[in-house]
Amino acid sequence: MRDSIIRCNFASKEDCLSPKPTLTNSSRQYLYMDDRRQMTMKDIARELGVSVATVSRALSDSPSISRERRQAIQQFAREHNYFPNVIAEQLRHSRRNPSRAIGVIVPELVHYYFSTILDGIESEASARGYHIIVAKSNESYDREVQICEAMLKNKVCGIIVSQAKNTERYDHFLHLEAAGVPLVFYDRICPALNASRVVVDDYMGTMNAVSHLLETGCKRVAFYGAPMNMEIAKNRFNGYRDAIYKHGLELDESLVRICDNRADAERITPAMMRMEGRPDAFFAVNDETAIGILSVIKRLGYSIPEEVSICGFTNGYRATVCEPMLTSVEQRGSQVGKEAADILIGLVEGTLARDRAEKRIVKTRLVLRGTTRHP
Amino acid sequence: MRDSIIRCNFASKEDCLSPKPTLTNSSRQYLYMDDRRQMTMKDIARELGVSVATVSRALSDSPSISRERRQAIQQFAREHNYFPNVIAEQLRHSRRNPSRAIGVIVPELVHYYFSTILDGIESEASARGYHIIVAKSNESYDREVQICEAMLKNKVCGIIVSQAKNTERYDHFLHLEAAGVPLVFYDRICPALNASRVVVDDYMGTMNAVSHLLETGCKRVAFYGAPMNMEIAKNRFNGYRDAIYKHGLELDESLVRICDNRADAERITPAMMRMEGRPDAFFAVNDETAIGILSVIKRLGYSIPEEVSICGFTNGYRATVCEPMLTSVEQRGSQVGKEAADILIGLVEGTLARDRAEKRIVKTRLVLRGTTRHP
DNA sequence: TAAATAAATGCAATCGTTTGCGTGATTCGA
DNA sequence: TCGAATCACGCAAACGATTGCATTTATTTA
Repeated sequence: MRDSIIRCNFASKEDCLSPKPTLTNSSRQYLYMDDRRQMTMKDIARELGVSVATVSRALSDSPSISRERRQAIQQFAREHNYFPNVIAEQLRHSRRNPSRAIGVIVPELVHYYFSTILDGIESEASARGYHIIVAKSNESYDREVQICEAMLKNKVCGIIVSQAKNTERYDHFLHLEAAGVPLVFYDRICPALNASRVVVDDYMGTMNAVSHLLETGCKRVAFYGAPMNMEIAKNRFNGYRDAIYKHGLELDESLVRICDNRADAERITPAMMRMEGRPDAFFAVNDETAIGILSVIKRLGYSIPEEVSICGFTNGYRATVCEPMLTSVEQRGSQVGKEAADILIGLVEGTLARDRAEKRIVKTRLVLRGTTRHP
Repeated sequence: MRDSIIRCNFASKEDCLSPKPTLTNSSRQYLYMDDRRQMTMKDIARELGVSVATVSRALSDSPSISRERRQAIQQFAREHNYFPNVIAEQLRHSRRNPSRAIGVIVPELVHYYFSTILDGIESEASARGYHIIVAKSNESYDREVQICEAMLKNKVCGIIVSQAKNTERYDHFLHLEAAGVPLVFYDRICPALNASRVVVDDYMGTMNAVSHLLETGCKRVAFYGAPMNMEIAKNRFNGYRDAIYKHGLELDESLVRICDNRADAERITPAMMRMEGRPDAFFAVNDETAIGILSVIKRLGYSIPEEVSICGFTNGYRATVCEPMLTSVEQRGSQVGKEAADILIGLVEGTLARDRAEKRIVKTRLVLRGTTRHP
């Protein structure tokens, strides 16, 4: 890290010569005290010759304080830019009131789908007066456990989490619930726990997408899916299967492959296209894989979408970059995030019962672009 | 929001039939109390017939507590899964010790570069025992001010921020510094404030990239830049200009355009290519713009990189999706994030002087791919 | 054996708020 | 003019931890 950066501490000369930013009147008032310490109720009380209790009540508009005093105190507070110490408030209320910090655990941060979910969570949370503490598990079980502990210590009011891939023990989650911290899962849910969750409608999303392919004239739709131990993989496959059946066709296993990344797609697609009865359409479990297919198909000289249609799943940045742009199933991560935050806040504020798992399914949306034919 | 989701609260039947997750021995211990309240020192003290002070000292391994008592107390605490209440700890120490929460303000969340920066900040922060509170300003000044206030209230120990585009007043930042909350800027720095900051080396990044184009045989390199009121725009242009000069060429203004998005790129590039003395290379201020150029060039039938080279800036997802893949200047957002966190923590912990702005420049890296020729 | 020293623990104040209860002053009705 | 009701406020105890100082007890020293 050290040698990859350039340090430049412009010392005195430039710094002193360049005009220092000046405080405007409205900001000068912030510098009232010994430069560090915040003003407290005690300060106000001392200054105004009343008790701290009176200050507290006056600031909370209690009717048991006389109008004049109340106004005097409020004005003094305003003028001296007093604001309450949340830490102390929280301590006082810890028995009754939860904090307003929501813990968010995300497997990765540099990831389109998770970014959109995080965005949704942040929007909903901040709109309702909460803030979010974000930690990434790096897909590590150990880190996930650590994070849960740290968040418990830091007194989050609840946690929104997508499990790490290799998480198979759930004590840390049970621990949290036992401590009264509600949990909401998104994306990768914990199958062993009957916890609240929000997921996208993988089944219908795939079903609709494949139906669209079939209804625009494709006869042999290939399916590139993820390994079947993941819930989403099963749901997407079922959607594919049922779309086939719904259109009166037979499931042809030679068209189904386990393949969820670009490299594999580029490797296996040429063989698929050499097959007798080659596919005339591909449905891929994510955009990355779809892009892999796309690049092979183009290289092989087929025209898209006339000879071969392709549909992805995610609708991330990638989908709009390739040529032609990719038709894809939009996962609406922002909506997923909003729903998750909505559930969590409901749980925290008591409008949702904690002993009942709230499960929501966000509908997907098929975004049609250049890799599929239009009806 | 309501009608875009499906709610399914599987009521009694399924839930009751499906096996409830059972608590293992190691987790049952968490359920020791009235199901909500955390164990406190007072509880331990009562249970063991000692004073709270003794418990506190025993748990902090004070030598003034006898060995047996210390061990007994520590064991009891361990067995009953006691852990300290950070809120109370913080309140007690508020005069001396800062919290371990770092506020991070980001203009957008669904954004490749910011994601990588956030990732870097998270990594560095968590490695050093801090957690991050994330808020997005949505490029709004008002929201930015709100967030600053909220973070001050929530007692973050410092803030890492990239300004909103339309932020032109800085009182909220001065306010923070006056309250003793150190600030570190990244990406979009505040020019009026002599604050700590970390930025990427736009100048050298561009200079190197353009030099590479020139050294692989290009003679007429076009430059698509952002409007010159932004600092980074200027730096990148200067890098371009100096690369040209360094190679003994003249700056040709007909090759320089203000253009920083795909739509504009697709609109103006055809005209560029019809010019007498058309460009044989393009340098674009970001990948998106470069992709726009790429798609036009391909449509016009030029071969890439033989007839036209293209280089972008960002090296995001996009760069690896297009055909051929895009040569681009990697901004190393993760490194930027790490440096920012490193500075902030230094400021908080006192290893860096607060009255001296720490400025770091992260070097870029040119990632060569298919849109440029190789030496 | 008494006094000095050392070791182990408790008391109580503190951090900044909130809040139940008590109390002195004012007002009211009779 | 007196008792009751009302009002406006203060006292003090929480919340859960830390810590200087006092206190108790055990041990050593003269």
